[in-house]
Amino acid sequence: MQLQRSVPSLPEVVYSHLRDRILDGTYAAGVPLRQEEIAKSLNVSRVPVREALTRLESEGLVVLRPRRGYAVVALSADEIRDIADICERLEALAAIEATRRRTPADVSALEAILNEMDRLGALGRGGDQAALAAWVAQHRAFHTRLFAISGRKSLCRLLSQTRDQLEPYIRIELNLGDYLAQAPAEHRRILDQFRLGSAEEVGRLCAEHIRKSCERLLQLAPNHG
Amino acid sequence: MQLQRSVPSLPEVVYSHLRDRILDGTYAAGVPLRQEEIAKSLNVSRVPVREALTRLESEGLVVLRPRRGYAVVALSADEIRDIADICERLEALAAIEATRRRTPADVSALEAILNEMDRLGALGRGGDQAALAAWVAQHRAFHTRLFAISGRKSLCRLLSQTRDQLEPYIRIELNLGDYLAQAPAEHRRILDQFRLGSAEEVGRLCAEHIRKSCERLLQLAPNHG
DNA sequence: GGCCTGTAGATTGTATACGGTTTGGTTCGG
DNA sequence: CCGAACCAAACCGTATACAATCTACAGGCC
Repeated sequence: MQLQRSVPSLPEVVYSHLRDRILDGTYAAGVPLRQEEIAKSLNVSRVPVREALTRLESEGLVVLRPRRGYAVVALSADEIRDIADICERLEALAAIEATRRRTPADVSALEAILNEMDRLGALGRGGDQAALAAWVAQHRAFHTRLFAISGRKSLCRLLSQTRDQLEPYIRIELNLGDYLAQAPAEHRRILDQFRLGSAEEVGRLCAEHIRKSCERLLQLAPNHG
Repeated sequence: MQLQRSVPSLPEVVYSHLRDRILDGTYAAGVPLRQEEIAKSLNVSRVPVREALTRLESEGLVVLRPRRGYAVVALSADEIRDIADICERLEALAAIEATRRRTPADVSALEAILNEMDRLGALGRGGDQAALAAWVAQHRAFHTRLFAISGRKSLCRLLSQTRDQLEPYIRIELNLGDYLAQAPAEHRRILDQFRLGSAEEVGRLCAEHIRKSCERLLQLAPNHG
């Protein structure tokens, strides 16, 4: 009907769109996702929408109540702790592997991302919302890039899914708290040890990075569920 | 058209059917899964079949090549190692948590499962295929029950998915190797420490259980991918 | 006045239909 | 005899249509 390029398939387009909207908080926790409404807004039928929602459900970003439709998942504090703990272990594992396999190019790439984040962070503190969005994208890129170096596909995939579940809540912390003030130092410490090749220490710092973030979040908004 | 009970929805039925067939080896690695064929065999249309396949794909049990359809995933030796390693960490985590929260009823339930497995294992060694299938079911039940005690929903869900990815290969080990001779002693050791409440030790034994199984498998069939 | 019931609207679940791409075989040319 | 191009069948991706269920509101009964 409209897109002739099947390169990004329709379900893929819808999936990415919905995922991004959930991760950036446009679709907040608990919001119902009506199939026809989404279909119309993207000029597709409900079929690819349903496929996208099915994927999102099995990745834990939405929930389905039979005959009542999909809604954005709302995690309780306990569930956030649960997922953050998993994320800690998996990211530590990936970070250790990544440090052992790193190349000088990897170090440079990560450093470039951190520098860009510093620049965007300064703008973001000045109230530039676009810069804040870009900062978040770079933040994701830093962690994604780091554990991608491990070369472990299944681990990366699982880790991405797990991080995605926490992303909307990190966004809350970014808006309400001082994540922008705390995170850069933690990232720099990670990169320093990564450059030195202290695999175990990188793993420990990554886990700590997530744990601290989770604790700060739950202190800011203890009763989200 | 046929089922009036919507309690298990059609996609759910198809999903369970396909998952079971993949886990028990009926649909071997690499086998193409044709939508219409599956739909006809279950007396449903292709729509719920597609939804089931979408779920299976995001759980890593099947792969989709665009315009060429779905096929059962075929893991390389490296991927099996990767996933088994993840499984080790997650199961150790769940096992530790479970041991701390255990009740006497949990101990009894797990022991009953092991006793049943011993009985079925003896029959299975005699060539009873049905008993072997039942043994596998009890094996899954033992591990599922164990980490369910942890009470961590997200962890259990992730762990189930991860174990499922390995299940077809464990089945191979069961058929070709001496899993039936090795596993019971490992399970008993786990249960003994679980009863005593040695959380860390239970975690260590669970990880070791998976690692050994993975090593035996890769020695039996080093080039599966 | 509050609660239950019945009906209308909306939304999901499923089936069917159609268009496009891939695949395998056959035929033509070298 | 072998290889490449073409044609037909099969299959996937998407849209549309229909059936079943749920929600909400209105009306009547206790």
